[in-house]
Amino acid sequence: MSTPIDTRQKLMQTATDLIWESNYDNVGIAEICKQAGVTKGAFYHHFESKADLFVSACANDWEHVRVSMDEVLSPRHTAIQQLEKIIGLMLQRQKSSDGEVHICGCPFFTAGAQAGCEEVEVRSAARGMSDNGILYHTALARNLQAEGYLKRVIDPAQTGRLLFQFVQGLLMHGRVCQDFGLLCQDLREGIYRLLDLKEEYRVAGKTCCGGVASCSCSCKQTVSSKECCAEA
Amino acid sequence: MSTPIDTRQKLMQTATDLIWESNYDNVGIAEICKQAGVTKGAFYHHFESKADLFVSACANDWEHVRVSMDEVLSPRHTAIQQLEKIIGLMLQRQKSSDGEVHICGCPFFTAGAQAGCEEVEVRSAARGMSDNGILYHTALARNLQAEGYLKRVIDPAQTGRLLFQFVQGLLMHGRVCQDFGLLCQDLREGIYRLLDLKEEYRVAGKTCCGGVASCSCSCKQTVSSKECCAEA
DNA sequence: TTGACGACATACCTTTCGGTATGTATCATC
DNA sequence: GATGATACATACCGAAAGGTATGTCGTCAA
Repeated sequence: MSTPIDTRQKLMQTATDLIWESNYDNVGIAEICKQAGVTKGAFYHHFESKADLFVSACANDWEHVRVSMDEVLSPRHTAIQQLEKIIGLMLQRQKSSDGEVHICGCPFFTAGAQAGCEEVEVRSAARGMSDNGILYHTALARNLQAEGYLKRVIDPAQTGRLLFQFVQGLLMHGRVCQDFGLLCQDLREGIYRLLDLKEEYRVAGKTCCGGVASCSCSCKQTVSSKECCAEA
Repeated sequence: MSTPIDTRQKLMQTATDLIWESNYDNVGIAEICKQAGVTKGAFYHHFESKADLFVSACANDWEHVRVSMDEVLSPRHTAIQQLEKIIGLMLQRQKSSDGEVHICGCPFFTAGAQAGCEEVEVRSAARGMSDNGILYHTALARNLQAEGYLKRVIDPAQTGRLLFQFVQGLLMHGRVCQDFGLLCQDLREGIYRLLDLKEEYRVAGKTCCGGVASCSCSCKQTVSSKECCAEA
């Protein structure tokens, strides 16, 4: 038997999954309920509207991401390790639950950018998500600079924005193209250039896929998984 | 009295405007017709479906953009002039018809990235638009490289993708934030870094807004309009 | 003069949407 | 055992969606 909190969680997770695959406007409450195995009554018991579900799902999803990000940005790791781990996280996120690669981008940021002006809550939730992302990218840039990995002095806040914006654009383009190999290449190269990372810290074999198991790009042939994930 | 071609054009333009402000799913045929001042009968006389209108509007819009882009990338201009002119075009596009700054990104690319998988035509149209964009960015990168404006050797095709992806992400983020000053700054800085443009060719005063008249950023105080638009 | 045709206009269709009203089963508390 | 709250389930609603069926009106060749 499932508890109320299970039902709520299930609805948020299902909404995230479905919106991830499609988009906010295109995913109906009826379908979310069906996929989650609950009824509309249950839905409106836990959420007061579709927008409310979205906002809650945002917060819920960010909580998961935040935990990973905090782990990755831990002072236990060098800044360059942090960078490689974040790249790994980004790529890993583009897998569906069955492990298959399916590039969908960030469902919340995408929804915010797409939502009509009238949907204030949705847009502000997406804005919050993007602020979160920028915050962590800024920290990464600052760390890289402090530890001397960058060629020249940068503004961490601006660089954080640039990284975030690039990654979002990359993921959206990846969503349209569904070419994971290209995504891997471009993600690394773009980030390296935006950071102006010193040559010697670039991961050899630019086709590295960040250690995603089901990746079909050429990285497994050219880079060892050790190098690939920069665990060393 | 309006001709059939006027009606068709009016519908495409209205659809572009409305989708630009909102999104594909959120804009209904009824509203498009209402805004365009035609009836549903007229609509379905000219287009066989909503998706068909979208595809047509894409092609129509790209025709306009293409003309500007061809002019900008003309061999009459040096590569660095081409770069500055393209930046100007990008920023200018984020104005509504009344001249007010309103950051909406690219309506077609956005729609493609957001559309549910079932909308094949819409997605492929958006993919076509992104291919168009990448093609022109690639040409720009190649020109800049050939004329010696870049610090190091790059792959023009990849750089074209990186530029396009960054710009799209930037515009989406701009859409969420609606901060035109920040958009101007980040656009220039991101492009410069992705290209690895030689220092001396960067436009002084990084807050330049690309010559957009109603821009409220600080560029008018720090950069003359001559420098700003790099007409010289 | 007529009849075909292009270019619409009007009315209407079905489906689906987000949301609500109300009923019910379970459980802790008094 | 009565009561009230929680956690749903079922049935339904009005609005709006995309799309269609059919009527009208002007034009123009035959």
